[in-house]
Amino acid sequence: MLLSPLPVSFYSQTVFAVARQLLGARLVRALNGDRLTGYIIETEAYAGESDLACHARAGRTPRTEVMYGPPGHAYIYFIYGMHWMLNCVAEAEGAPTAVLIRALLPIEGLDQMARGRITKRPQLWTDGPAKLCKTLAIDGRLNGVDLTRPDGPLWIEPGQAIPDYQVIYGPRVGIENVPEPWRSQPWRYRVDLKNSPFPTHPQGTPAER
DNA sequence: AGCACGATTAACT
DNA sequence: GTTAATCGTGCTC
Repeated sequence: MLLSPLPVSFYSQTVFAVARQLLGARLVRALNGDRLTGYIIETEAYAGESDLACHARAGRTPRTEVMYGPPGHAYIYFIYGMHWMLNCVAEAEGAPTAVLIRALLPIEGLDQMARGRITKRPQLWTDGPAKLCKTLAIDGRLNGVDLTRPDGPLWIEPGQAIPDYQVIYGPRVGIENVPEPWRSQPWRYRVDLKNSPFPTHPQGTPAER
């Protein structure tokens, strides 16, 4: 069976629905003729100009331009002087919302992912938003790419359905200086790996974060 | 033009 | 638990 990328209609939902339903989907990075893929296990929703944790709080700028564009494109930004972060633009064109991809379970392309980090467990290569970008060779050159195209460098396919009882909700992380109520909104979504549909991992489950 | 800080990570004590 | 690394962005002067 040939899996098609998730369509624009998927990303056109509310940013919260997109963040929730991306859990269990499969992120695909086409690189050097190989597929580097992983199940998405953690996301966060960033809800536009009124959300003071969202970059779009600054309005339409060169940096946030992609978020104002059509849904289903990648918003990739540089932070802390060294890290790249991957987001999926959601909702209608003109609505600057996006979903941060925070963690993956690696599936395909482990050999290529392993370059320079051979001694660690694969799960630890993609258990943070900056780590997964580095592992899948995702950087600013991919900012704005259409995630609904199967012939591009990056897309997302359907994967494992994650029922509600396997989802952990909580506040977004790394936004301690953002005022309430935004700081505490439960807009982080994570698969509870203790009750997950994924194959048992021989090395055990990663630490909760 | 200058400055404070950030949707993080790894390497410390 | 604490902190350095490192630079683009947006805000103030």
